[in-house]
Amino acid sequence: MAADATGALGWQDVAALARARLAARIWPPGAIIPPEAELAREFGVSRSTVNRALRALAEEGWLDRRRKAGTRVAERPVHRATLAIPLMRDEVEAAGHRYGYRLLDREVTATPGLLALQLGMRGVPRVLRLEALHLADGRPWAHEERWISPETAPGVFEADFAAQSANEWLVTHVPCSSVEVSVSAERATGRVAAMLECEDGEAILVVERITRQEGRGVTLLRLSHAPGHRIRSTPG
Amino acid sequence: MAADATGALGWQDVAALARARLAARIWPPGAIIPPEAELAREFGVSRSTVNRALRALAEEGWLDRRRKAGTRVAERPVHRATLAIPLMRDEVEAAGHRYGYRLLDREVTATPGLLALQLGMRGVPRVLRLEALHLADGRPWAHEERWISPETAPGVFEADFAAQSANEWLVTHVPCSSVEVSVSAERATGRVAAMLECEDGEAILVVERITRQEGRGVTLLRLSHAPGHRIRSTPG
DNA sequence: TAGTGGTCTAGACCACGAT
DNA sequence: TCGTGGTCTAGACCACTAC
Repeated sequence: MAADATGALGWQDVAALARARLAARIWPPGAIIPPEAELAREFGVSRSTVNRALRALAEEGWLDRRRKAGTRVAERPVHRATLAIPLMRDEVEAAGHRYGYRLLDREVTATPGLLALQLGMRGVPRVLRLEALHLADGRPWAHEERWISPETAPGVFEADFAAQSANEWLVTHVPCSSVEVSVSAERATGRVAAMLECEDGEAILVVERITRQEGRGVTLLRLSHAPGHRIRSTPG
Repeated sequence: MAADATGALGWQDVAALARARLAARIWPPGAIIPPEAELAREFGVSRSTVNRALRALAEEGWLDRRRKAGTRVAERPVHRATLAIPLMRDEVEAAGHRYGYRLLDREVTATPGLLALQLGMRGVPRVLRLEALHLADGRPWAHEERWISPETAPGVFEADFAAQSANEWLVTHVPCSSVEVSVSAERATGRVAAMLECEDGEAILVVERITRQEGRGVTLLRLSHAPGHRIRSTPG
């Protein structure tokens, strides 16, 4: 990495040089930049090194690369932010609180149609539905409603979710691959408001997550956070 | 890519094989997996190919790699979701609506202390403050309050934000590097509720974004979305 | 000190896709 | 058709760090 003692450039250096040209509009939006081979000659590195650097910039959204068409500067770099999805316990403890967990309800139920659709489940007649409360220093932190498919999470009907949250059980028992997140603001009502010990009508942050394993749905989660909760993107 | 006609494996194939071993707990959490050279021999590929595959898995959070220590399977793969941050216009049009924009207020003001802190600005006495409304089919979509630093966005005092939203002006005039996002739920009140044409007390989704260029703050944005708005992670 | 991952190179073949 | 990026290889050197 970095220029080593010999003065040769590494891929990070090449990426930095390219970034500078983008920032200075030497390579303006929409323009085609020189091919890898040419840049390799110019920078005095091998094509692989240029490739690695430009690939990194492309992953960040700055460049649009296509065979034969060449590398084009993105018209509008679509920025991205990444959300970390930690265990509830880690989140609470990272905020400086003592974590607590309470199972409110557990039932094996016929698979709701909408759920089957969202999780892409076919021929899974019954699912496990859980309702639980996450606590921080004994005070409500988030209310959780969750459905788990026994197909992708075998043994879920036998697990003891009074002792361990579904989140933690799943992490240690089911290898998941992708997560889909949806965030909205809603007004607290009825049971959820009561469990969160907040007034009816409070604005609360609701997070829905669908977790999949190789495209097959594992669990759908609906988290209603206590008022004032904030989700932050990770600086990375 | 993929196994070609010769039956040789590509890095994606190696990554898939590794993923399978992780899923099957052949490489259980916490375990050290064989070194690159050994896997290269086993799979019949070069070490570079194994490196590329394992590097990809490490970036996804499945593996923890350290020189000399070797490659360890992450105890709890911290999942991540990525949020795309499109132009408001693109977001509205992608939802199938006609985009509209209205500048509500514009003023050059003394830099608020908290803002200077958040944007990491030093010695920037005045900033531009904008208030605007984004419309979808003529109806309120989101209310925007924004501060822009003239230091990182030169010429911002002269730009015509009645004709073009700050978002679009910035994209074409200031190359930005990183975005920090914070999401919360609040109750609509006063001016914002009026502009969004919703009842006082409605739950609305509030997004705050700080955009930086090489670590120096460019703009802070506070977006109050109309009730019912939803933020979704990108499937990637 | 020695083992491991990080990276670079030079060369090669191939897939895609603009023309 | 044929230029461009995508990828693989074999070998090499180096940085880091557990021992």
